[in-house]
Amino acid sequence: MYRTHTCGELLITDAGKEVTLAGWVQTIRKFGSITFMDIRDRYGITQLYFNEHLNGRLNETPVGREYVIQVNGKVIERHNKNPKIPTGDIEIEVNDFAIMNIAAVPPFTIEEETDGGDELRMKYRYLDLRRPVLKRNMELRYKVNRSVRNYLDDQGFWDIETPFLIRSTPEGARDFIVPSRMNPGSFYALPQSPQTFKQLLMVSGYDRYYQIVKCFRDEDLRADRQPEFTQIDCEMSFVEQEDILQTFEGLFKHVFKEVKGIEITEVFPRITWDDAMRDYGNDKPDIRFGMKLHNLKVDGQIHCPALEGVDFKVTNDAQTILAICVPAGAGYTRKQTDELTEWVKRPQIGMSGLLFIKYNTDGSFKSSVDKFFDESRLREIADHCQATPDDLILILAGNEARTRKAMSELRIEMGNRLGLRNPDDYKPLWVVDFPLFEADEESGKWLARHHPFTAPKPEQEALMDDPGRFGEIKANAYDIVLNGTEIGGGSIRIFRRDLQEKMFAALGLDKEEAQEKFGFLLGAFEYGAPPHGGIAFGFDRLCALLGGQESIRDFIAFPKNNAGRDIMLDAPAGVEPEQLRELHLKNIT
RNA sequence: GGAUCGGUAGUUCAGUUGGUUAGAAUGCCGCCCUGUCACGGCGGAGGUCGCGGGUUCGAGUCCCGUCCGGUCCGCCA
Repeated sequence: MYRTHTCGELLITDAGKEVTLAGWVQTIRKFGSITFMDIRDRYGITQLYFNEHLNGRLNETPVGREYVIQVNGKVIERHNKNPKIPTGDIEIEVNDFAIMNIAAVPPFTIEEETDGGDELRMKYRYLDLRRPVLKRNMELRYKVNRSVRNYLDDQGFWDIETPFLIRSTPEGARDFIVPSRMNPGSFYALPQSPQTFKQLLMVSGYDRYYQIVKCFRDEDLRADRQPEFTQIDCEMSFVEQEDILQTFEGLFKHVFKEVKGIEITEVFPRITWDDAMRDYGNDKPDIRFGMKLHNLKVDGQIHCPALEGVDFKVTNDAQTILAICVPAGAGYTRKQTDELTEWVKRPQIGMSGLLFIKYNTDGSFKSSVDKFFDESRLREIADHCQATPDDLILILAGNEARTRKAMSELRIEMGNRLGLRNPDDYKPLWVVDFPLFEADEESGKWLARHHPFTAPKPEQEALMDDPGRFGEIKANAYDIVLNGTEIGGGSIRIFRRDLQEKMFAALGLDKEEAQEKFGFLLGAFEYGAPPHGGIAFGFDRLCALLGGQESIRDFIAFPKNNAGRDIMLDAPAGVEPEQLRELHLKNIT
């Protein structure tokens, strides 16, 4: 028997027991004739005590960090207790020990705060995963997974696997493609999501399906985007949007309670996409704090009369002018406002400047536009923005899309600076009524905002015949947003062949093409497809958020870097010419 | 496709205006230490300054190119 106990379970109540432990050596502290050693496994750390008799053997048989050792001895109460660890009241007085494997000196410290950089940690990921931080993240991920499964199982959902080798589709993200050896010149694609399969399962009558499943997208990465990632993918039949929102609001509440011990009793707020864009400039608003956007001018329409009749090029020429009120910001110095101005001028934000109005506590105003706006106009703007004394009003002007996005970014930035984005504060909400289409600026074509299987609002179905009004059509599509991050989204699907064909046509897919690419789905729709809808959640993102972190990488055991490389495997890599030949691919030089 | 920051000891970093033998901390090795838990003390080893080219009497430092890594924009059902 390798061990009788783990390194995390022995307590003062076990004192006197003879035990055998096995694990990795964390630290060694020598004191002449006695030695302390900490031994670690997945469960915790236990201190070993080598008395003067065994110390000699320790000198003959050197033990180093990360050696795998086995010890047996007696659990004793410590002279000096360590309140920082659960096993800190006891130690093992070692009778005998054996080295089960030696270890090279690790390239970075295996501790809570490592001295290793990201690249090194990725290269030696198996060592990084020994660190308590990563271990907690993996445990959290497992707990979320289990909690999701428990809830969905209780709700009657079946976990059904869908294939990974499928066919490439023109819509959406770039596919990863896989050459077929047995079908020369043909390729599989890896699924971006099991979307069409879960809809086919609805046609099959499996009216509650879920899967915690890998999805693949060959697009550029970010801290919160990996080329392969995990979704909680769900679909239900005979449901309306309301049924889905309630079912999955329940899922969230369940997970929060089981995993975080947080009981959310209130109904999640719902906001329409139009309102989200208006008030936050963004379809994934962080509602942990206010600072909503105020429209001074939108698409050339002046909303705040104080702007009228002022000879100021910036405000006169701008298509859109937006403002936010920063609470207690009136004390900002020139240096601070200059710094914010530089911030919005960075290429990522791309504004040409920032206007500000300080609403002083004595009721007076001081602004960067005093030359153009007298006190009464400044007051009118402040009133329009519902500012109160001691506020700093920040104003951006420019074209509609860019200004709204920039103001949204500035709002988040100010939220960060004011410490209003507490990671322990969870504020989920639903964003509903997304537009069905969005215009592609380059080609002028209409694209599906969500995906091409999303149904228009039933009362707007008739507009599908009028391309001129596509922009007005809203969908029964919804996102769940948590603290400024989109963690899930879905829709009620089209389930009639005629409407699906109309949709493909709207997206510029002619009949033959639609039949070729999606014939299986259109065919299925002829055999009694039920009304259905579903949702998918970004599992990695959800775990990161519950772990209070922005980056999903440390919630994935073996992630890829920002160029899509696995640094540990050094993948992707070249293959033998013979392999390419078998796949009917020309050698790539 | 673009922007930006970084690459110096095993590791994390400092390195002034271009100037003698490139430093610190930590880790590692050795010696000492009977109650540590960030143990402590003394000593030691450890460097192709990412790579290539250029400017210069002289380059870690300046210039050009390139590779690698981080972050962001575009992109992303």
